[in-house]
Formats: sequence, C-alpha cells, structure tokens
Amino acid sequence: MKTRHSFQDSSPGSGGIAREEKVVRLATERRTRAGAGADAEAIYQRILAAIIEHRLAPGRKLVEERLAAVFGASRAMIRQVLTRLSHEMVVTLIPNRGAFVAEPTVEEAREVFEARRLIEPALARKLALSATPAQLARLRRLVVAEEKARADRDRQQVIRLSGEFHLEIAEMAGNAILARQMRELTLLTCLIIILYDSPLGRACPDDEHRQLLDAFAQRDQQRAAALMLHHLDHVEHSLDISLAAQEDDDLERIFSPISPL
Amino acid sequence: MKTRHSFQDSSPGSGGIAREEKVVRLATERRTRAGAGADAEAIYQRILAAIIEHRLAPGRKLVEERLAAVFGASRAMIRQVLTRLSHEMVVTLIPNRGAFVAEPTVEEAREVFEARRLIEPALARKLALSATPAQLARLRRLVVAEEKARADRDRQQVIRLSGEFHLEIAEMAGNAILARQMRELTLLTCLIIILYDSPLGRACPDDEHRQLLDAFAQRDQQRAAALMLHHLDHVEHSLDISLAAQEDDDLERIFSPISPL
DNA sequence: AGTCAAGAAATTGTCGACAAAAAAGTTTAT
DNA sequence: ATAAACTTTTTTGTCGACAATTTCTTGACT
Repeated sequence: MKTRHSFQDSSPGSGGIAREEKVVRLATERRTRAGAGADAEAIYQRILAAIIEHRLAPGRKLVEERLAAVFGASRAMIRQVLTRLSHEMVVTLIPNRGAFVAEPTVEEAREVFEARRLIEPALARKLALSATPAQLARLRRLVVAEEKARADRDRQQVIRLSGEFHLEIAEMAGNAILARQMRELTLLTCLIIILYDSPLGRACPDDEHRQLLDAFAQRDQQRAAALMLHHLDHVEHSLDISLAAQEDDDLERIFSPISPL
Repeated sequence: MKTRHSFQDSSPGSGGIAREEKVVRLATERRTRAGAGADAEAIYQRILAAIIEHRLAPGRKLVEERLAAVFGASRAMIRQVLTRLSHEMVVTLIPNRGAFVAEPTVEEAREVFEARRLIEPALARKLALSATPAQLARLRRLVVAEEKARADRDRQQVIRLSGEFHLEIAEMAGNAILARQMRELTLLTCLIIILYDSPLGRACPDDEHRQLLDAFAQRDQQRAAALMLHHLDHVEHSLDISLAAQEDDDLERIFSPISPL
C-alpha cells in the first residue's frame, strides 16, 4: 500500500490523482460560492497551497474569523487547521496574538539546508538503487513540468514543482519517517526561497534536477548522492543568505554602535 | 538566548530547572487533588512523561473525558494536547475512534534508526568540535544518572535518560531544526525500545554513552561520529526487530500457507 | 503638535451543549 | 445455543456563546 504524497496530499483522504489537475483544482473555486464545504483536510490543503504559491506572503496575519467566512467553516475548524500548520512550521502561532505565515530567519534557513545536506544525498543514493521505471517516469513528468514553468517565467510554479520533485524523491526512497521530515524541510525551503531569493538570480538551478534524474536512471548511486549534495549547495548559495541579508526586524543590529556591514 | 530542552521541556514556557527535580515533579501531584490546574502545557508534559515512562503502554486508549476528569480540565483542552501528541507521533489519532498511545511497527522502527544513523553521527561530529566545558559537564551528569539508574535496575529511567542524552547532544549541536527532528526520533525510539527490547538483554548498551562523552571531551570528531554510528547499530541490533518479531495484529501472516519462520 | 490614557472594537481563548458515531448490551428468531 | 437485529450507553466531533486579551480609536492634557 504505497501512498502517493505531494505538498497538497500528505494526510489521509483522497488517493492518487494527477498532480497538475490537483493544483488547478486548488486554484479553482469548486463549491457554491467560495468553497462552502467544511472539511478540515480541504481547508488545510487550500491554505497550504496559498502559502506555497505565495498568495499568502510570509508574515501575513491569518485571522480566524475571516478564514472561517471565506471557507464557510466554523472558527473551531479553522483553528484546527492552523494548529496543524503550526506544527508543520508553516505557520507561527503566537499566544493571544494570532497566526502568521512563517518567516524563517536566516539562521533557520541555514539549518534547513544543513539538515537537507545530511538527509537528501542518502535518499538519492537509495533511490538510485531501487528506482522503478514507473517512478522514473513520474519524476520525469515533474522535471518536464518544472522546465515548462521556468520557460513560462512562472516563478511560483517553479518553486512549487521543484519542492515536489525533492519530496517525491524522499517518498520514493522508502522511508516514511524521513519522507515526513523531508516534507517539512521542503515546505520550509519554499518559504525560504520566497523570502531570500535574490531578485535577479532564480534559485532553482537550470538542469540539475534533470541530471539527478539521469543518475537515477543509470543506477549511479555515487553520482546521484554527489549531484544532490552539489545541488543543495548550489541552491543555498544562490540565496541572499550567504551574505546575511537580515530581516527588517533586527533594528538593534542595524543601529548597533558598529555598523554591521 | 539558548533554550534548554528535554523530553519534558520542549515548548515555550518554564525555562531551565534541573532535570531530576523536574521528573520528580512530574511524578508528584502538585495541585489540590490530582492536578486541578488546566494548563495545556502541563497536561502535555504529564501525559508525555507517562508514556515515556511506560505507565501508559503502547496501544493504550486515551479517553478524553477520563483524562479531563483526571486533570480537572475541559475536554477541549485535552483534545488540544492529544492533537499535539499525535503530530509528534507519540499518539495515534483514529477518526471517530479516539486516541491511542502509538505502537511503532517494526518497519517504522527500522526507518527511525535509519534516520538517526544519517543525522546523529553528523551532530556528534559537530559537537565534538564545539562542546564547551559546561556542556560536557551537563552531559556527564546525564551519563552518571543513567549509570545509577542502570545499577538500580530501573529500566524505565535508563530508557528515558538515554533518550535525553541523545536529545541533549542534538540540541547542543546548534541546529534547532535538526534538534526538533531528533526529539521526535528519540521519543519514537523510547516507544520502540519499550515494544521491542528483548526481555533479557537491556537495549541501552553499557558504557557507550560514556565513550561518546570522552570523544567529545577530546574534540575527536572522527571518533565521536564513528562511536555514535556504532552505538546506534548496537542499540538497533539488540532489539527483536532484527529477526522481525512481528505484532500480534498480522494474523494473515501468522496463518499464511507457509509458516513465517 | 505630540504623548499618554481611557474607551471601543476586533480578535483570540475556553467552555459547555448538542449531534453523530461507535461500542456494549439485550432481545429475538432460527 | 448462536447469530443477527435492535436498543442503550459511551465516546467523539462540531458548533455557538461568552470571557479575556490585544489592537485601534478617540480625546484630554502638556
């Protein structure tokens, strides 16, 4: 019983439907007005999608009653969804203040990439050994979709599809625990890229995903692991983190006696 | 602002109090009767402690109203705590059926150890480089406590303290994201040991923690990483998992045409 | 004008009540 | 006596109402 996950499909409920369709569905209003169905899972999916696709920017406040109205659900239901999102670190819950789309700090960003460097090369190595033709085909579809999005200059979709590519690898590697952790890490990475991607340079490098795919196809474990590691370094260094572009928040540092730069 | 965590202290709220004391507090009834204070955090701590210390066995059903009565809290509050525990995989939440103390499968157990083998040697390596005398002292205290518990044949405490030792290392290594993930993994490991530890052989090997500590003290990165890896292998192989001692549940396999053994 | 304080509005936190579902117990028919 | 169907009890899921807190607005004072 192999489950098929994605950002939008990680918990119990509806099984495998093609990815693209699902995203369209998420962007489309299905129910009567603005989605009058009160299903926690569906609401979770839609809020998560909105965050991943940057329609809800990091730092954005999520007012419970407002969301309840939008989804035609009770506040209790919204609350449930928000706590789940907060456990997944996509949303920050501040007591008596409310819920906010998470804003990973540069420090957290570094930590996320450090974690990924430990985990993902090993997953790539595993998958290189075990990948079935069907799995390779699935990955190929994701890469193609990503390349298309890049050609269309659809930055949001590139980020999302890139994340799904990595997540798919994690899930194919056959360790549900690690896949779960990788899901958190890739979600965070999406937020990090939104926050810190340098305006000009797009963070998701050209054809590295395709190279990785080739390594899987050739069952080249060493190369797969090495490519993954290199890829992660590449992504991290394409961000403004390297030079410590800090938040607006740390006024203390900005106005500290000695200039930070 | 370095936070000091432990199994019982991982979220906002009360800062650093000595470990031993805290555990005693957890075992002791503080309030009027059976703890009439309705504080979500406190309730979380106590239920978690009960699970870690095996007073609530894996598979045990957790009835909301019962817990509410015990803690003098509302059902809503209990519900909140249970969902948190379920997100941390310590509790399994089955819709319309209720909450149960998690029972990791052998497959999950293997996955947990695989994940730990990826992460923990790297953390050990990091800490070997950066450990301060204060940190070493703290670890030493944990090791001593664990050795004492072992001398007293207090299996529960050995398991708990062993887990805290690993968690402490993760938190000292300076990566909050990884520390968070390690917390989940060590909690799961506690459940796994409770479930699968072979009756005679105690799962937490003799002096490996102390050796690890020595490696930290000597700043021997290579040795620290190698010891950690070996230690994890040792713990895993001391369990009945290796020989696939399955659950009671899989009657299908037990009564399958060909005997499983 | 600017700052502080009090009041008003908006928002979150908590609870108890009711509805829906599952589990346990009882009756009835074969 | 066993098994199915029905009833009762227990337990979970959901909601709206109220209390507590924060945030915004207004107005007085320097």
